[in-house]
Amino acid sequence: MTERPETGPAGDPMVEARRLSGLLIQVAERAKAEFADSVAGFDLPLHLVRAMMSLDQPAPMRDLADHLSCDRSYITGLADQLEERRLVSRVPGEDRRVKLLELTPEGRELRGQLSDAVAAHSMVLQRLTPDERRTLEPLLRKLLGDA
Amino acid sequence: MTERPETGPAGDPMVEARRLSGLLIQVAERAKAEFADSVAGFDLPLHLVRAMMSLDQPAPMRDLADHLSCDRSYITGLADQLEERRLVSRVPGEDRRVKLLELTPEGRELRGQLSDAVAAHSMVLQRLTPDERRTLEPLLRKLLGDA
DNA sequence: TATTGTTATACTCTATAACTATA
DNA sequence: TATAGTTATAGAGTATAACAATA
Repeated sequence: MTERPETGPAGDPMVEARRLSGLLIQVAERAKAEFADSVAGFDLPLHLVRAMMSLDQPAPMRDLADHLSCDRSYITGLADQLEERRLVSRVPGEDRRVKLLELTPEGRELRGQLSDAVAAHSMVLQRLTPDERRTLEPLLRKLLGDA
Repeated sequence: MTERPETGPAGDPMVEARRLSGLLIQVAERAKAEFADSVAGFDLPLHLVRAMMSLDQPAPMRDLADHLSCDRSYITGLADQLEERRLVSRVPGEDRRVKLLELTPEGRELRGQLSDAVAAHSMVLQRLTPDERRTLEPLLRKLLGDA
């Protein structure tokens, strides 16, 4: 067996890769479940919550479809439900085919509450020390591609 | 709303919590999408893949329902489809009400291929250096509650 | 009486296709 | 001709409820 200086105590790189990617999937599942739990107390279905969270800035419905990886037709339904609840409004874009979705003041207020609830329940906050959190953040950013 | 100068890395803890938990959700979504892409080439629907990945050891159908957060009745359907494909078999448990789901040899083979595909496409492998991966692993474990 | 797995059924979420209006 | 949003409809995924066998 040849010496493999890269692998160190963690062993075979393929084994490490399977282990780490498996861990990441588990964390992802946990994060998703935790997110659902965190917002369960609000009277808002999960798919509407996700739409709200995507609306940082007013955005064309098409962009929302891209961001949520769903069809444009589905966004129409989401927008209808959010408008009924007075959480967003459709505003015309410069291109007159386009409608932007914009959070109303109530929408922004609720979005803040949702963010706080998610943050408060997050395993990141509950299980990691401040030092560990500072270590984790740049790694997460790098995973997302922010060089 | 008042002007809020950039708080810097030390920043307000609540702001940090929202930022980090938001990042984690983004990573989770990315991981989920990446997982789907990685196994898209296999002729196996995603829900069957997830079931396969849960079957490390033979397990009661009930346990699988718990692990996948779905109803027992749904597991019956999954098991039927996996059995049709000769990937799992139902084996009787000690408690004669219980049936265990166990991967067949073909199932174990396929499960290995799925793991490898997921690992190979993982952003963990593609975007992080070996050092960063070694830093990340214990953090992920701690997030999952492994002391 | 409570629990496991099954069956039949119903519901929820999301996509597809066709349509209008702009570009 | 191509694109944004809408509408109506269809399909996939999953749950609910009732049931049989076992504990």
